[in-house]
Amino acid sequence: MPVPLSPLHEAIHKQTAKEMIRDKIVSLIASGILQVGDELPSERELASMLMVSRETVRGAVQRLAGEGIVQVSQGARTRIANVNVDVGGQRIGVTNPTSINGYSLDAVHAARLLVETAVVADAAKHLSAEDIKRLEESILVQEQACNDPVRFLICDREFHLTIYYASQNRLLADFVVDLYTYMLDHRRIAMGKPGAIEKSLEDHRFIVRALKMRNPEAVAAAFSEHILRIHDTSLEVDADGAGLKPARPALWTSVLGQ
Amino acid sequence: MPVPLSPLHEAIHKQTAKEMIRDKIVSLIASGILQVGDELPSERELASMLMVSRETVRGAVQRLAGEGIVQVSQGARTRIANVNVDVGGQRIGVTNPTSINGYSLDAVHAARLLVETAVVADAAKHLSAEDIKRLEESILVQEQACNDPVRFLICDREFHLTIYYASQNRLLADFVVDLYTYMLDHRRIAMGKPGAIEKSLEDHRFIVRALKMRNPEAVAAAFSEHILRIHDTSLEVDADGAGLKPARPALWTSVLGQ
DNA sequence: TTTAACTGGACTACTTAACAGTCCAGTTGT
DNA sequence: ACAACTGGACTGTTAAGTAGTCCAGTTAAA
Repeated sequence: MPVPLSPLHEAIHKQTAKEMIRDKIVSLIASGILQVGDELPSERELASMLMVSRETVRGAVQRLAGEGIVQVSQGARTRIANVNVDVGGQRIGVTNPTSINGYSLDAVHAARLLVETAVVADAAKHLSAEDIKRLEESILVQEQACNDPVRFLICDREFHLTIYYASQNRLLADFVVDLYTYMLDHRRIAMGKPGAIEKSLEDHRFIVRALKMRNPEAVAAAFSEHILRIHDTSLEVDADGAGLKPARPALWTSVLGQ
Repeated sequence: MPVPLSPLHEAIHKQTAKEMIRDKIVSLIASGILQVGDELPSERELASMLMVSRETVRGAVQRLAGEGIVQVSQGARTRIANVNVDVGGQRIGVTNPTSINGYSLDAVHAARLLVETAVVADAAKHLSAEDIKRLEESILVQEQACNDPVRFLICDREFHLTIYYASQNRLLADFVVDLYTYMLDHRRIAMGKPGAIEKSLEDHRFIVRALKMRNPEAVAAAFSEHILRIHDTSLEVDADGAGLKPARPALWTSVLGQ
């Protein structure tokens, strides 16, 4: 996530086009945009989309297949690889459930709590009528996606991003979007929990209500609650998932003060 | 600064090693880490540092020389290129004084005001005794660098980073470091203003005093003042530098509420 | 002043990634 | 049955990067 100022003494890491394509696809899977069973475009199509030659795409896809990340339709010469999220019990994506890109889950949630509340408070002042309408429609779609975690997550994403980008501060909005995006993989797991979707949906309804009143404080408070709930849920998931982090740690309050 | 989630339909942009090296050096110059007159390491040294072949380094340096960004010691076969910040009147680095990486200066400063105060407040609780000692020593060095803007800026950088990294939240600390780093080029210009260095130094003394008391609120307040002063200074600079942004804009308050 | 250690310039031969094109065998949907 | 796809498997070509060598000039210490 950070964009470190590269000191001169650090090695250049060149990446071949093959590797970049492979990583791109992996990150799309990790973030939940590519779902299990999704079909990738054809080799030729991918090549033209990515502006590389077909051979290069081939190499990347073959490596992905070798890693078991995608599965090429057996025996056949038809459509390319299906995304395969857990081949051989190995999940793709964020491997360590207690850290994201090297940052602790606590740090990420603390950052969200600080920055996201500011961003959405600002967004509350600038949301257009169409934005609000779109959010209300999104709620309806979410209600219908209640029993499909991945479908719900896609709606969730659109819902959140609509709000973030209503803020006038593009820099902070982008930052929050990054934080949200990097959480997607965790969120997908958490969404499997019974009741998780319903609770999120309830939060969303509350948020929309606050947004309609154009009350920045209420919106910030609602988001704060939402984020805290998400944090608690992910702690539960981690707890029975990997046997780690049984309780909310002390660090949690340290960044946000008092 | 943002790390966008790359959708599959976007072109892969491969970069040759030459280009990466060139860009790396340019960004080091733009951020003020490489100063005018600095000598780059020898080609062979650079090659081993960057883990590339000497020919590759040659290509990058030659291109930089062609662009006039570095200057190879004339005629000679001795030490490599000197950094040259304003060849032919063209300054290197941030070309648009009112935006950084596409973000408005206001957005950057608003972000700093929000996040940096939180980070330093946290840092106040975790600063070690050695850290404080180092900060006090830094003040002494800064006093001696008062009439050398670039030297002062190097001290300034170390001073700020020492505080940031004392925070327990690595994610937010990294973010703040990024913001600070991207400001460096602007700061270097602002430091040329008479009195600018003295004012910064005064702020730093005040900050150290607050840190020694381990008073998070006081530290946050001191930084808030510091950042606001920097913002005002950069507005002045822009005003007579490029004839833009004569007054503090309305957006300024919109992100931080009320 | 001599000398040994560096410097950049220039060149070679080699490896590899990526490109562009072709042809083929098998699927798919009409 | 058919046309339009799919991936598989080749080919030859280009460009980037590597590794090595040799040279002429500079530098600083012996």
